[in-house]
Formats: sequence, structure tokens, C-alpha cells
Amino acid sequence: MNIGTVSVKSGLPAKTIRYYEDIGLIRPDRRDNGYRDYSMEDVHRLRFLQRSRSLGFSVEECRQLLSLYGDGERESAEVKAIATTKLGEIERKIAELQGLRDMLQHLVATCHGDHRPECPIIDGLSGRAHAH
Amino acid sequence: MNIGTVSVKSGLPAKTIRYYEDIGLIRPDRRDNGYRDYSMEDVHRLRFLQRSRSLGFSVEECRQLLSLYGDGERESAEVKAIATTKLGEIERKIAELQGLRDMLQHLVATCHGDHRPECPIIDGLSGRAHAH
DNA sequence: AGTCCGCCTTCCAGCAGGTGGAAGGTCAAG
DNA sequence: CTTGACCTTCCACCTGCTGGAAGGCGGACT
Repeated sequence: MNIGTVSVKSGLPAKTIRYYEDIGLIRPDRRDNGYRDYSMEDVHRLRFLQRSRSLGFSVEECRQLLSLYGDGERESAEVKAIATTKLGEIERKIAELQGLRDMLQHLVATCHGDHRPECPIIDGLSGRAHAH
Repeated sequence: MNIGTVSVKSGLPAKTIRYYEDIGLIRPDRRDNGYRDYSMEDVHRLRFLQRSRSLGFSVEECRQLLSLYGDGERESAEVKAIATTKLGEIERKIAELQGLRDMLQHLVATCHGDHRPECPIIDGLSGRAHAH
């Protein structure tokens, strides 16, 4: 199977698929003409990568998950530990962004937004005023 | 004022302060010995940068905000427009992360996390099952 | 047989936003 | 006079790709 087909099937750009090969996440065969030749197994691995990346796992985490994915002997506890850690990170990230949002919302709400130079947003960013 | 002092006062690493100079966000004086010499105005600008970066503005957005910050004639409407756009982006980001969280929460909740090889997380990532 | 287009290959460069480290100059204290 | 903390520049590296150039290959149409 050529890279273009695999790209469609996996939902990943061809460039990204080659990049994943560069960093050792997949190892497709080569044909006589030099073209990469992918198996269905490769497609599964790439879909797996696409999903886990879009769920916020780093490439290194994906590498771990992928080795567990391919290991029939793996213990689900290992996988759960990785996922749980990532869940905590995502929750922290959400809380952080909510803090930013509240701060910005406050600044935007108190700004007249007209042609006068007074601006609580600038003041807030400069630390001249406290957006409590 | 030396860069080390400014680093403490602004909450930014010295490396980052030099980098901000490289990309033209600040322009400190130089002393005879080659050391950078910062004014209180520089410190204010750097604190401003630190705050706006940590509020999720990109460096380019910070550059805009900084030019408005230094411009007594600016109209608050300009600033409000930038902040409002950024607010929308932050809200989209939060929603996206909440989606990830829900998905991962579901996967983690349905995984026994023991030493058996069955693992709904791996299944979910591989697309073999739907964590709806 | 020639030509076209689209696919494939490699390689090199660059994006954001810094961070790390080497190699060396400077300054104040002991 | 040496030590140690600070400062300087420069160059490389990080993540996770993405873009583009230059060239080979494959099948269709004429």
C-alpha cells in the first residue's frame, strides 16, 4: 500500500507518516522502486498514533503506548497509569486556562472599547491595576 | 541595572530577556564593559511581557499590545479587539481539552488496571471499541 | 513513442519560544 | 592573586511537524 493511501486511511499527512518513520515509530517495507509499502498492521499503528496524539499524548508517550499496544502480555495497570497521569495534566491545563479566561473576561468587560486612551486591559497587563 | 536583577524583578529568565532583545521587544543601553543596562521602564515592559505571555498571548500579539502600551494616544477599542479575539481562542481551547478529558476519563474508568492484558484504553485508542 | 500529471523519493530549512552549554571577559571580596 | 559570581556571544537543540526544491516512477492519453 502506498503512502498516499495510508495517509487517507490513517488520517495523517504523508509528511507526518514519513516523520514517524524517521523517529522510529513505524518500519514499512520497501518495494523495488524505492516506494514505501505499508501493511494493514502499519495502518492500525498509524491510526492508533493519530488518536493518541489528538488525545494529547506526547510522541514519547505514544511510543510507550504503542509498545504496550503491540504487547499481548502487557498489564492493563501500566496503560492505566499512563492515561491517569495524562488525565491529571489535562485537568491542570483546563484549570489554568479557565483562570486566564476569567482574568481576560474581567479585563474585556471593564474596558469601554472606544477611542479614549484609557484602557483597563493595558493597565491590568502592566500591573498598574489589579484585576482581582 | 544588570540583567540578573531585572530577571528577578520581571520574573523572566535572563536567557529569555536576551531573547526578547534579539527579537526586538526591548532595547536596553550598554555600559562600557559591554553589560546590558536596564532602566525601570525596561523592567515595566518586561513585566508586561511576562504577564501577557502567561495569559496566552503570542509573542507577536505581545508586540502589538506593547506598542499600544507605550502609546498614550492609543484607542482602547484596539486593545479590546485583540483581547476579545484571544478570549475566544482560549474558550475554544478549554472546550477541546474538556472533550479530551471526558474521553480519557471514560477510558480510565472502564479499565480494571490490574495485571490482565485486557485493556479498554488500548482498545479505545486502537479504534477496536468505541468509548462513545 | 512522447508527453502529461500525479504520485513517490530525499534532503534541507524553518516555524514558535525559548533552553542549554561552551568559551571567555569582568568585578568585588577575601 | 585567586576565587566565584556574574556577564558576554554564539551555536546547537528541543517538539512536532510543515514547506519546498529537485528529481524518479507509473499509468493514461494521443
